[in-house]
Amino acid sequence: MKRITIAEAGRHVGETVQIPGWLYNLRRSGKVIFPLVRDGTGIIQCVAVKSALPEQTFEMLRDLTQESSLIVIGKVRADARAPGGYELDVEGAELIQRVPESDPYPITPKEHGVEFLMDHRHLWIRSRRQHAILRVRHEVVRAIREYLDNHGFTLVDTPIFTPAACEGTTTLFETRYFDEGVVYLTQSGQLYNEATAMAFGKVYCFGPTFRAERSKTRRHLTEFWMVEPEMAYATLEDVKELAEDLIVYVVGRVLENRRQELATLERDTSRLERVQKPFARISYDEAVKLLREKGSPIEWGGDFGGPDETILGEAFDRPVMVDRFPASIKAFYFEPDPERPEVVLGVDVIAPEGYGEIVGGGQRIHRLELLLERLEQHRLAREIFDWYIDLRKYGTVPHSGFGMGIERFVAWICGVEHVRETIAFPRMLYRTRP
RNA sequence: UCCUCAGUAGCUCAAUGGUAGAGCAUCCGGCUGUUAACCGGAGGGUUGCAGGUUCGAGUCCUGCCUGAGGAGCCA
Repeated sequence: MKRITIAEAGRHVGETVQIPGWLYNLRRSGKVIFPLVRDGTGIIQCVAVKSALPEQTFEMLRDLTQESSLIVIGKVRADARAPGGYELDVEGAELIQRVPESDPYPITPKEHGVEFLMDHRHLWIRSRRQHAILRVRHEVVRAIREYLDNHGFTLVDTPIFTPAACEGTTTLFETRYFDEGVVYLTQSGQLYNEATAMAFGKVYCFGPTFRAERSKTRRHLTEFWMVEPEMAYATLEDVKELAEDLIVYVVGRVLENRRQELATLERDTSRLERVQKPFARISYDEAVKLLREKGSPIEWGGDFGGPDETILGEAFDRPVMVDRFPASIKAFYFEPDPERPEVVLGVDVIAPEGYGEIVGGGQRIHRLELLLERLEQHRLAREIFDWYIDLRKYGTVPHSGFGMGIERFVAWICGVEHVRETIAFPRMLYRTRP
């Protein structure tokens, strides 16, 4: 007898098969019971009729508790009444483990609060909605890698332990490192990307990053994943095109391959269909003007706050790219605009519908003298950056790149309120468990 | 660090300063097409903690703890 997954059920109509899984829910109606079995690939409604089964099997199924593990055996049948399109007429079942009723599965098919669900995150990820979000995340990650791999980028991952900050030290997690004293958990692979880009041309790193910010909002985690492409011989304009092309591609792949999950999430996909080239492109100056017209108190020279990003995002029907920020609000490594030295060649991509900044990047300083000047201005110790300075001594070229935050991106695609739902085990200001 | 809101049954929530209650979950019973099934019944409480006001506090006051949303900072 063939063992199949629920996703494959459609190819086995009329066959008797085994499906190993867990009891998602159970409805009873006297002599007919309807166990809903999930297996990670989907959920299938089974139909167990008393007269067609040994008494022991029927009673075992009838009294089965939520999330008990079992292997159901039965014949696959197409049925218009079934949510997935297929049902399984039960012919037998093997119980693997019965969840005791004295300690029932805590997550019921009813409503629960945030704290309770987060405490049970290890179980919550079995639920339909959470499951759908994490499948979309997987698709997003796969599409990003597919895109970059197909466009000549080499994956060169960068270290997690780092001796120094990319941007200020206040937001770094410290950790003890043998006899070296304190090292930090990376907040970006960018500086290393600049080295690997000079070795490989076009590179990216993809991994977790850490920010010790005491932020407690729906857009923040202390540990989040970022993909960071970096290109040698590339300018701000090249980076804007790459970001635009990548985002359009990834959104397209999710729409293509994860329709069902987006439906489960009740995502308005028409908003995603509109994510096509070209994105709106405005300068920081124009953004400030627009924000002030819409009532923001922002002054030229200030950074966007959360509400500002929301206003900007909602002003356009697709992501908007904002470039040329005041040098004073950006990190030390941004290349100044040759025509306006007070602004730098940086760009942020802001997602629509209030999801905020999903991409940040730009052109890096490539001239040695300017880099040394900037390090000094930012009071960054030259010794720590010796290897980074070397990159400007040995064949320096204009180069550019960006970072894209995976959780914010996935939150936007899924239309979920909080980034904590877009990673299996979120790390936040006041939560490191489970 | 600051601001706002909230903590009552395993969960989600009710309860004018006057006998702590419902739905779900659990248990018992009923139902041959249920769709967060439904119907009948049962058990289940240190009302976050410590004080205070009051004849009487889940409710009002003070402090603390925990959680949520936000600000700053950021992807």
